[in-house]
Amino acid sequence: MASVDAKSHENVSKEMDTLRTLMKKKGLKSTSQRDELARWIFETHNHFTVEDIIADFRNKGQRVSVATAYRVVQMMLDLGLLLEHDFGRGIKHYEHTPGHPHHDHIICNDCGKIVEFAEPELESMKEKVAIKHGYKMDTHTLCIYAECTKCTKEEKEKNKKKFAVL
Amino acid sequence: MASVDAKSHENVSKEMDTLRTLMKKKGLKSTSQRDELARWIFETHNHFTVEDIIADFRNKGQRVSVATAYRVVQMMLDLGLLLEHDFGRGIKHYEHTPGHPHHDHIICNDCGKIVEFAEPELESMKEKVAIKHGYKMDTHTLCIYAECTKCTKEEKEKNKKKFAVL
DNA sequence: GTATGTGCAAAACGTTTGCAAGTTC
DNA sequence: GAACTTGCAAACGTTTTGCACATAC
Repeated sequence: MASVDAKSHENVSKEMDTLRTLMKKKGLKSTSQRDELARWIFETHNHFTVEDIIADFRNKGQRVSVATAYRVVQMMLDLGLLLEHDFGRGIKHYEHTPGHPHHDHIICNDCGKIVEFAEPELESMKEKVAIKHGYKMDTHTLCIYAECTKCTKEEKEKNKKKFAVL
Repeated sequence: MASVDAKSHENVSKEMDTLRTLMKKKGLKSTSQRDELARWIFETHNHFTVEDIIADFRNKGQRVSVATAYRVVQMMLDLGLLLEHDFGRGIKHYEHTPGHPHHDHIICNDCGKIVEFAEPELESMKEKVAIKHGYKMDTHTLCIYAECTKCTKEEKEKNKKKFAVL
């Protein structure tokens, strides 16, 4: 579910610095667990769940505490380095923000695959709509549920119930 | 959280008929529990949670089984009479579809209030974007998280953690 | 040395399910 | 009376929390 992009390793240390600066500013302590988890998150350029983190660490033979993983994710959320998505299946998905400008998502109703897209025209229209209704837009999330062309019949059948979500 | 709009009682029986027709078509049996729950849902013109249903019935001194409430909601979802939303707090929100054309939502980051709006221009742009990316749009949900002007400072503080959601 | 973070296991949360009893068609 | 629905309580999967111990500053 989550993978590491080798080309971007150079950026990770920059992002780690940002994190440490923010943490210091808030009086949060730097620990090896936080470092390792944050590095994993910055190295991961797809959406991931907390379970993905745990699984990946376990696969590599490293131990992680579930509680700590959740706590680090919450901390980074608070520091604005992470975005939280609820794609409608009761599981929270995350993605790190540094180096990832705003985008929206198309989710396949059958296989659950998530595709990102950025559409500047849509963005400005959203802004306009918020203002029109008397709000100052903070964040926003547009999820388009659709059918992806690569879904097999079996996948469609299997997931029919599970994904009956708007 | 949910209220009954007296003016629309006339429509409720029409919608109950639709439901019964659909149920018959699928071989689903009509029971008093299903009737009462469905009527509540059709009478409720805001977003509601299953907990809202239970609470409202209990307040009126009527008993509902949690399991049955969940099952009726699932049934109506399957019949296409209900829409499910995940506004990002791990609780599912529903709204009935008859008489409610597609719309999007602005959610206050502080008090959690949900406002609906319909924007035809946005709709058609979403459709275009999906096609452009090779998808046939099924459903879609745009949530704009913003700050509502009526939020008090205390509410903001109280909910700061809880609603740190994209 | 004090404040903060960790890890475990237990609790909490909303939701689903197995099963025996009851109801509908 | 066969098939379906109900209600309970137990199970579920994800997330949070209380607490004793360990660590950072």
